[in-house]
This record gives sequence, C-alpha cells and structure tokens, in this order.
Amino acid sequence: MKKHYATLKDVAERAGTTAATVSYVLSESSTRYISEEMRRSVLNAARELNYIKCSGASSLRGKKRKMIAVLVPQFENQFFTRIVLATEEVFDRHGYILTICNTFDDAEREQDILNRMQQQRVDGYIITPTKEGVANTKLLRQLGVPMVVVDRPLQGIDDYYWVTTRNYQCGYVGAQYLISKGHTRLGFIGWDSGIPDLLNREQAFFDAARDHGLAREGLVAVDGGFTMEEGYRMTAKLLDERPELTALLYGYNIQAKGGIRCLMDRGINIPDALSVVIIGSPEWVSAGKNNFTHVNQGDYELGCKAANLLLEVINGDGKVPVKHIIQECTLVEGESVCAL
Amino acid sequence: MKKHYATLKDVAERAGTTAATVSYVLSESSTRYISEEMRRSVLNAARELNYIKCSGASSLRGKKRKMIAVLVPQFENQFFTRIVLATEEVFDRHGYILTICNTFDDAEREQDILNRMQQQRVDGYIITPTKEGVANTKLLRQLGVPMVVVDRPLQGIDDYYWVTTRNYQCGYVGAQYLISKGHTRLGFIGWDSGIPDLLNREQAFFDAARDHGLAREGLVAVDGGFTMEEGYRMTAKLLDERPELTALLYGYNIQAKGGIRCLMDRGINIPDALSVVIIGSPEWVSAGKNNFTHVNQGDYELGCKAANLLLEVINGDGKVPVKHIIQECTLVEGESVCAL
DNA sequence: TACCGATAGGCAAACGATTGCTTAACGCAT
DNA sequence: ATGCGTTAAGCAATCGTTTGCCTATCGGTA
Repeated sequence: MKKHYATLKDVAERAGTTAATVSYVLSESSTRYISEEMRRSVLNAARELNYIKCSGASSLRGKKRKMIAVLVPQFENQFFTRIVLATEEVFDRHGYILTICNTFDDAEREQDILNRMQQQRVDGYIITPTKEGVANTKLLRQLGVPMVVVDRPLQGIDDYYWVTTRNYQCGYVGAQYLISKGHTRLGFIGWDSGIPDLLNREQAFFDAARDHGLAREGLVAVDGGFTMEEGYRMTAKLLDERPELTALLYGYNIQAKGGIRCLMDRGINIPDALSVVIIGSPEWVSAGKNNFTHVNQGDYELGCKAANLLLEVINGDGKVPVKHIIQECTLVEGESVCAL
Repeated sequence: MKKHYATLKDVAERAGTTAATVSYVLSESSTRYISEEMRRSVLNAARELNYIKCSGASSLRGKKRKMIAVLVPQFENQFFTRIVLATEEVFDRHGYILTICNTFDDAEREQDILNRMQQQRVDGYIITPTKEGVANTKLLRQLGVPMVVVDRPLQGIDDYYWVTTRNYQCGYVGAQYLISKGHTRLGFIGWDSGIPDLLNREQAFFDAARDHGLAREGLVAVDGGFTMEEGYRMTAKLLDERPELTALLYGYNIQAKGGIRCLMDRGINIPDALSVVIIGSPEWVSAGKNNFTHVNQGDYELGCKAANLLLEVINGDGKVPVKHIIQECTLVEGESVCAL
C-alpha cells in the first residue's frame, strides 16, 4: 500500500494525462479549454486516489497558505479564549485554519513562536503582543505581512491595525457604579503591566471618583502580577491595611478570581460586608450561585472585529487604511454591590 | 524595499557561495566539511537578511512540517480548552505549532476541517471525533498519519491510539457519594450522544444505586443535547415530574451550568433543598461563591498524556504499539451535597 | 613523480503544484 | 490549397530546500 498522499502526477497517470491538465481541472480555471470527457476522467481519478492538494507546494508558486496565526498571552483566560473562538469562526467560513500559541507574556517566547509562524509563511497574524511586541514584530511589519493587534497596543508606534477595549471607560463605569450606590471608600486592584493603555483603567477609577466629588483619601489602588495568586495577595493586603474600604473594583478577571477566593476564605460576605465589581466577564461571574456586577468588554465581538479586519487586510491588496477600532464596554448589574 | 522573505539563494549571494552550502551551514549537518570562515560568512548574511526558512519548501523534501492539528467539538468548553492548553505546552517544547479547529460536533464540518489539515500535511492529529469519526479519519489511518484520539472513541474499530476518562468510574463515584450521604431518590442528567463509552456514566449511576441496595423506583435519568439550554430544560423537567428527588448528578459540565441556572431561577437552595454533584471541573464550580462537589477528570493531564503519546508515535517510526490510556477520576468534595 | 586521503564547496536533480508557451487537430472561409 | 479561429492538452520552467554526486586543492606518503 502506498504510504503517501497522492500527487498531481499520480492522478494524471491514472487519468491518462499530465499533471498540468489535472491542475487546471481541479482549480476550475476558466482560462483553459478542457473536454468534458477529460474533466470527468480527472475528477474520477482524483476521487479514487483521495487526492488532496499539498498547500505547501502550491504556496511556493505564490498561492495563499490559508493559515492564520493567533498569539495570545493566556490561552486559558476566557477573555482570550473567546477572542480565539470568534476568530476561528470567522476564518473557518473562509476556508482558513488557525494556529494558536500561548506566549505566557514572555517576550522571548513570543519571538520564538513568531519565528515558527514565519517559517510556515502564514497569511496573517492576530496578536496580543508582549511589551517587546514592537521589536518582535519588526520583520513582519517590514515585509508588510497582514497583522491585527488585539487588546494591548504596540508601544511607541502608531501605524498598525488595532482592535481594543475602551480601557478608560471600563474603569470609569465600574467606579461610577460603585459611587452611584453610595460608596466613597474604594479600592482598585490592577496589573502593573507598564502598558500605557491598560493603565487607563486605574486612571479612570481615580478620575471618576474626582468627578463625583470623592475625597482622594478614601481611595486606594494596588497593582501586582497578572495572576490569581497576585489577586489574592493584593486583596489580603488591602483588607489588612485599609479596613475602612466598602468596595473593590477589580481591573482584571484573573486577579478577581484569586481576590474573591481571599474574601471567601476570610468569610467576608459579598455584598453585605464588601461590594465588588469586576472588569471582564469570565463564565464564573454569573454561573452557579454567582452573580457579580461586572463590566463586559464584549470579548467575542472584539475577536470578530479583529478577525474581519484581518480578513479585509489580507484581501485588500495593501489598500486598507490603518485604523484603530475601539470597542465600548457595558456594565452588567449583578448582586455583588450593596447600596449604602 | 524587498517585500518577501529572504531565500537561501539571497543568503548565498550575499555570502558569496551557493544555496547548497548555506543549507548545509544552517542545518548544522555534520556530513559536510565547512570552513570556519565560510560558516561565519553565511551566518552573518543570514542574520543580516533576516533569513527564515520556508517550512513549506523543506517539507517537500521530506522534512517535518512541525505542525500538529487539534480538533475539538467545543473549544470554549473548559474540558477541551484545558486539553488544548496541555497539548500546546507539550508540543511547544518540541518546536511544534498547533492548529486548532472547532468541529461543533458536526460530522461534515469535521470532514472539511480534516481536509484542510491534510492539505497542510500536518505531522500529527489530536482529535475528539464526532460520531462519523471513523469514516472521516479513514484516509489518515490508511496512510498511517500519526493520530491520537482523545475523550470519545472511534466507533467500531479498535486499532488506534486513545486517551480517555474512565467514564464508568465518573458516574459511579458521583452516585456513590450521594448515596453515602443518605440520598435514595436520585436524578441523572446526561447527553443522548449515542456514543457507547459515554453512556457508561449513566449505566454506572444505576449500577452504583443497585450495588448499594437502592430501589429502582427512586431513580430517574433524562438525556438530551450537549448544551446549557438542554441542561436547563431537562432540569426543569425533572423538577416538575419528580419533585421527590433529593439529589441530582450532572453527567456533563455544560449541561450542569444550564441546569443550575434553572435551580437558581426557581429559588431552590443548594444543598438544603436539593443536592448536586457535577461530573467535570470547569472553573465556575469552585470560583466566587461556588463550591460544588464534582468529579475531576483531570482534563489537563488527559491533554498531556495525549500529546506525549502523539509525540512518541511521531518519533516512533511506526513502532509504538497501539494503546488505550484510561485515566482515573477523583471526587472533589464541595458544599453542594447535604447529609440526610 | 604519482597517488591518496582530507578538506571544501559547486552543480543539478528532486519534491508537488502552477502557468506561460507551444503544438495539433478540426472546421470553415477565402 | 492556404489561412485562421477554436478547442484541447502536452512541455517545461519555476517556487525554496535538500542532498547525492562530483570536482578541486592541499599536505603528505610510497
């Protein structure tokens, strides 16, 4: 038994013709006359041999690979899982397949993965870059390979396609909601990412408080790593150092998960003893007994928009103008905030 | 400015040699004498031109693509997300990239996706097949392309690599736990998948009850679609038709999520009014205020085992004996079951 | 002097698909 | 009889890498 995929030549042989003709038949090119008889015979041969075109070979002649690369920092973070899900659905419809890699927010790893993707000559990139994203994507940008950046920005440059959350608004609506319920002593827990755009969440927290006349002394923000454990640690720290706080705004769902674990461990009742709002909408905020007030960033839509934009760029022949798409967020009221 | 990746020939030209020599230098082949001077010069040229090998071209000459295909039915189901995550980590370490596709449990879609993957000539497959998996993977199996089946079986055949959960045990330990707490009127909610191995969960539910002397009349099972909505519907049905039940065993986390939403909507207290055990361990069962008793299938480990097995098969030169790896599950005690 | 084993590297043929160039037969009009 | 448009399909170059085969120089030895 043959242990390899059938080639054009195999099909040609069986159909009594040459590879060229088979290629023309299978690509349904209209630029060439093919007799009905020949067409039939080729199609039969192809079916009988289970012919499957080798995309690697055809891409050598300039055809598309029909492959998209997706790079995310935390694949298991539902924010990203949903972006990937949306991307997959969009590209699936157009016959593409997705290659997905986890950078773990590690710049070296990102470079390594981008390298592998470039070896595959994928047609386009959807990427949530690390802080070294600008350097790591330099070659791609030089070559003009289609790329859409999602969520986090490429720092220091401006001419790239970007789809992101209105981060400032996320922080603002979250804080505003707490204030509207009468809270005046608020804590913010965030990520010390060093990424300017993300820091807007915290800035907005302070701005909202100021805009509503709250005293600066009642406010506190603490920043740490982008993990559950750090969320737990920072929550414990706030509880210990600022017992007068009546509400917490979590800037990131991953940290919120750990933080709320801390509240549970200490037997703190939500919302009676402490009110909580979370930016982000992982499944758990409203599953089972949970019903947390949170800010929905529209994860799935973000993914759809990024994917559609990338598709446009890929098919756009260099003519799609650079744009930044910024998606509004919405507050979803749950039962984790009490009125004071 | 050049708008394409540098080729071996480009590098050769700059280094004052030929493509062959460059290839030998870059592949660090020891079968060829290369002067230190030439090596240096080639490496410099390659760096200066940002040379990145085209894996498509080199695979034409029989090299590995360094690509793995992963097909799952529900990417956003954390059971599968974790399997993918584990697979990614294992293969990343070996320089592979993953292509991931969502079949949505649709056989036609599965066939279509497999076709695209085969066009890419990926080196191996990790697949949770649909019911038509046997037919859809026929060519792959004929050609001997490395493949590991995960979770669900290929129906009707036996000679394939398989990594799965001990489904019977999942059902058994879940039911047994409820019985040990004094429950005698139990409901099981499951999936009418028609997949023999999965049906063992329900069979075990009845077996455990029988083994512990429970009356068959106190037991009821209902099966439906593999969605949240169906979980909701079936739960409502059981509540209406069998109000005497004191405990529910959910066979699948997706259905459990909808089912528990139903219990919440009706204001049913867990565990005081109704006890609940869930097979599977999505994040939400123990996040926030939730602490559901559940059966942990070791999703991540399942993925690791599948990935490692596939790696073995890929590197094993056809010598790895067919095997079925069946992973034990463990009951994780929460607070969703009351003692009667 | 003739020969041999290292050392070094060029040449060209694959791999599978695509496509421009060419040929050839046919029918029909000049 | 010549020419031309139409229909049909073969030939061969090409994409970027890999690798077997060959050549050429050098120092040393018989």
